[in-house]
Amino acid sequence: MALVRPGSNLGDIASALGVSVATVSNALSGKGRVSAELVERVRAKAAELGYVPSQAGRALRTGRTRVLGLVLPDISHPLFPQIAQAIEYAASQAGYGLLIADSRDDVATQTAAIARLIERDVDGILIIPRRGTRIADIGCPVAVIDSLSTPGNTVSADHWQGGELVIDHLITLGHQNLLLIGNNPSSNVQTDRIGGMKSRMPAGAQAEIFWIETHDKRHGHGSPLGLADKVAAGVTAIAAVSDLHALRALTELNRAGIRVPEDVSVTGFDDLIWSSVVTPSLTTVKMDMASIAALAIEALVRVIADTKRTHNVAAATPAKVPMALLIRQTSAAARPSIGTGSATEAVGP
Amino acid sequence: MALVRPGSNLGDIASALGVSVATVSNALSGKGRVSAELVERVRAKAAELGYVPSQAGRALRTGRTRVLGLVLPDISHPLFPQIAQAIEYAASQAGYGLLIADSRDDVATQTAAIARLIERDVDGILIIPRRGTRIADIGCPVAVIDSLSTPGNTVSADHWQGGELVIDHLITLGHQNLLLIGNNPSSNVQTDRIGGMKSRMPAGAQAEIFWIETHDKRHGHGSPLGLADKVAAGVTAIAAVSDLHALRALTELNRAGIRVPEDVSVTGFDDLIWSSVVTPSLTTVKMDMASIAALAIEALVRVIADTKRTHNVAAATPAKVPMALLIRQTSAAARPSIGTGSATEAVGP
DNA sequence: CTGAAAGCGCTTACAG
DNA sequence: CTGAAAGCGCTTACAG
Repeated sequence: MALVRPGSNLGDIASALGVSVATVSNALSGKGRVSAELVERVRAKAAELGYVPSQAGRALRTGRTRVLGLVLPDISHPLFPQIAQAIEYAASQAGYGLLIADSRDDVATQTAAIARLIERDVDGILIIPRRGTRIADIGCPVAVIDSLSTPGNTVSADHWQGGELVIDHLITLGHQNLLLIGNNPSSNVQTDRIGGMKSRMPAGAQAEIFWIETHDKRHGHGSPLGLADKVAAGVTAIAAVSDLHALRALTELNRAGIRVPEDVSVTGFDDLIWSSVVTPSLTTVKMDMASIAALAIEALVRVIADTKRTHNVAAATPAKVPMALLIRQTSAAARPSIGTGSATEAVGP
Repeated sequence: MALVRPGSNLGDIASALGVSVATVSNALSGKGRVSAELVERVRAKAAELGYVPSQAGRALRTGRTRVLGLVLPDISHPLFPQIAQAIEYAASQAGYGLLIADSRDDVATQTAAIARLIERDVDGILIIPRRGTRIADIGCPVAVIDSLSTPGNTVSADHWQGGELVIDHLITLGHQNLLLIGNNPSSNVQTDRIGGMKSRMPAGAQAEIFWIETHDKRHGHGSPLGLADKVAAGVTAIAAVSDLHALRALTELNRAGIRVPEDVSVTGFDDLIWSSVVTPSLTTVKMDMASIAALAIEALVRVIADTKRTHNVAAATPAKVPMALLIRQTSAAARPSIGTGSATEAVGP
């Protein structure tokens, strides 16, 4: 005994109309082999019966499931919502469902996740790779979204250019002594952002790089970053590679009685959800996830169309999508006297 | 011409071994109709050939796809990562894939999302409903994760009890004049949390409720909440229904020169990612998403097992999972003199 | 313990 | 323009 799907199938329509299932199929798929009049009758009957095509039947026959897999390094990353939402939308626009898999920041889990998706016969896989992973030839169309520095990358935000935007903004405001905050130097995204920042530092200006993960390992997770000392030593602007770190800096400075942006400017990256609601609201750089997702899906769909599912495919040529600077309240003109950690003029928002 | 799957199928194994596909199928599924010796040979050959069962073939035959759908009201909500990660994990543990669909906080989109999932033959759907939506009988097993007040709910955190936890904590610390911050009174989750809070207010103590959405509509998105005035008027503790609002309060207070927790205590809800890294770190209440996800999947799988996919199913009896209080740095003993907005003693962390 | 056969729902050459 | 037939990969009663 086989289980029965609810609703009707092609056979129901065919017998109700006294025609063959082949004709019903052709009529519904609009491939034009059926008279206009019959097409109409078939359509009407299908609607009447509430016919819903079986993806399983179609998949078995065509070898295509119209489902894509999305492998994420860490679903709990704060940027994930934006990414997942954009990709889900782009996929559904292209007529694909989206199966998600979390690689939990672990290489073995990532490999297993990919294998599970392939078992489920996805037509292609979108991967945001775990740091330092190179996606091998997995026998299935793939698009990689990461950074331009990632080998095999398909699409990404132009993180480097985003970094340039930040520094240009800060330099224009007169800042000459900067602190650049990253989390982990093995992240291509972060090193691209910092690379772009450094590339725009004019001669004479200085920028120190501060890696949070190293600091936390040494002093404990969430321990003070010692930002007050940096400010006392002359730093007038802090540029973080993520709003998460910018927020940490912002609240630490607040707590130490250092005013933002009067005493120090702070900038972030990614426009995470709270960035606009914090006081003062955070100047940040945003990626255009909608475009990135659309390009990734488009590339993937093109590769799928070219494949007969029997051979592997090299990634398309990488595309990069520009980032945009959102100037809000945490960045302002540098305080005039460098080295004075106690400027008092109020340039409030 | 039908497209060919990569890899091998049951037939390949069968002919390599000179047995029938039926036997191979039985051997691999371990239903015990095959001799131990043959089972071993089949297993070995399957491994050698890198055999991966076709879900499409199996689905067509069994009527089960082993895929579940997840419908979210708004993927970009900051709590979503926790939810999605927990559900993805629970689903994959139970042997199910997870198809996601974003309802973009819109009833029509939610309906369309559900329809798309059903077209893709999901075995069941998990829904976190949009506010105010009642999930109708959709002809497919469903589990609803929302609040206990939501009709048809399957599992949820015990938001009411979470609210009780917060107030018990604050009252113990000597607070008598509270401000309760919510966003939107039409959210069952939020009204449950606030209901729990109010239920534990002792006689004599007072709590004012402040709805952010109403305020923002009147004064503009992200505009100051006027918290300094509240504090001056005697409020010593602010309990928000979300870390997002707690963070907004925290930074606004900081900015106004009011110290947390020395002058005012602040608490949130949900332990969003930044909560522990902000200075001072946020006292909050966390749900046990892993348990909620496991219960939801378990209930759904049970319903699926009972169904022949031909009739609909009422939701199982609702379960509630207790929340846990995380006491961090933003809550402390109430300042002694009520009405004095300028307490100066340092009870710092 | 093992195999032959039917059938899940669909699409596509091919024949009429 | 329309239909009969084959086949995608699998599982399951049934027969031997």
